[in-house]
Amino acid sequence: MRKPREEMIAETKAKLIAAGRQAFGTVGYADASMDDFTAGAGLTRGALYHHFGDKKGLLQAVIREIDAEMTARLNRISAEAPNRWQGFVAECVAYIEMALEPEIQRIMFRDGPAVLGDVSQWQTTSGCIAALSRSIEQLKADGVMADIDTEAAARLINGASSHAALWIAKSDAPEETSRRAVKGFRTLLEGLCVRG
Amino acid sequence: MRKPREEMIAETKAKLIAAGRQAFGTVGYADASMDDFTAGAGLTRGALYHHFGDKKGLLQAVIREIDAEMTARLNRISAEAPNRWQGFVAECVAYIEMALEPEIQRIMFRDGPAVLGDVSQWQTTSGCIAALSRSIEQLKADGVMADIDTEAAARLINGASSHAALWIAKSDAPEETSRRAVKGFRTLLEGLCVRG
DNA sequence: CCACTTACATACGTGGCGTATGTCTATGAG
DNA sequence: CTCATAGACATACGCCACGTATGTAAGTGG
Repeated sequence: MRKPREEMIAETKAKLIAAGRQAFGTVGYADASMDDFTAGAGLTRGALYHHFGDKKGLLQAVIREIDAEMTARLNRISAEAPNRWQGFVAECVAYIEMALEPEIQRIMFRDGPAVLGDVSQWQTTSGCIAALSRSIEQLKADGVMADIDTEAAARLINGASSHAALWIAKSDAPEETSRRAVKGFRTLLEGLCVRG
Repeated sequence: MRKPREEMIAETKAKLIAAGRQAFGTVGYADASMDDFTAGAGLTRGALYHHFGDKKGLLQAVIREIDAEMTARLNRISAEAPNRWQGFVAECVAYIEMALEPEIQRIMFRDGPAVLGDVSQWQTTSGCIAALSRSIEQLKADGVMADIDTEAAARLINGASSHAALWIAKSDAPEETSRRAVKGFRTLLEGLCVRG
């Protein structure tokens, strides 16, 4: 064992992030007791304060991890589409669908912004917005999308998506609501498409 | 004095709502100490628990009050416009601008959803969504707006607006960002407008 | 006029957070 | 090889806030 030290540390951090992610994603940030979930990881609050400073620090780390995962998924989806426009639409729809997952919903769209302020503002932390922006930029270059401020479009679409997901998630009939939301969303996007 | 009793009660409730609104709107829900802000209203937590059940109950009451005010403002704005379409756009832009006010931002778009879940889901509590829906319904009837699910459209637009406001509020140059956001937003809405 | 309810205040227990402090293990210099 | 130091983590403590249980005074209905 050459460097068991750093490995142990990384492992500890990973365990804390995993434990926090689990707790935040289920009972929510406010009701997640640091004593409880650190104990679940075989540690104590001491480790958490040492590595992340405070409870918010751990939340940041959790969010960074989830954001990276989401970004990777979105990039993959848009890359697999037959053309840019369809890739873009697929990406947006996927974003709605990801926001349906309880963990993402709770951590990224509810507790995250509430506790840390707008998460998408941390420097360029939000990979998702960046991914959307890249797609929009390309579509404009291709002449497929109407002339619109790139970042503004990305954020508006992002906002519409996350709210749609909230609506669906809280709905009595999520299946039905999901269809309505996605259909409406496609209509909205098509309004941005240059017509022939 | 015929009925000083009910008046006193209403007054007490109003004082608590006002105090809570002030505290929630400035330091935020989590950091607002019930002991502190009830004392500021010349009362104690006892009164709060009696009338509102718990801290969340007071937040609900505060939100209901703010929502009613916002709805009234939106209705007024759309009524004053020269035609339905312009009224609708004005309403949406006004929504963004309202979301810029720190109190509304904090209570309606951050703490509210985080603490209570999606506020717009409480039965038909959200007057704002209802107002938007009515406008959209009329525009569709007039043949001015594309065929789109009314509620879906209302919620997508609502989401886009509130995120845009967040973006603006947290921006380094709010003026500039506001212009970009509103311009992009108009473009988005025009995509829903039936072209001649 | 009296029993009862209602509107609040006071008192108390619990639990969570943050910090200060302790301990043990790994590393690096001599 | 060993000893001093730093870093990783645990333990211990105090504070504050919430919720509840209980008390009290004032109003109301019979």
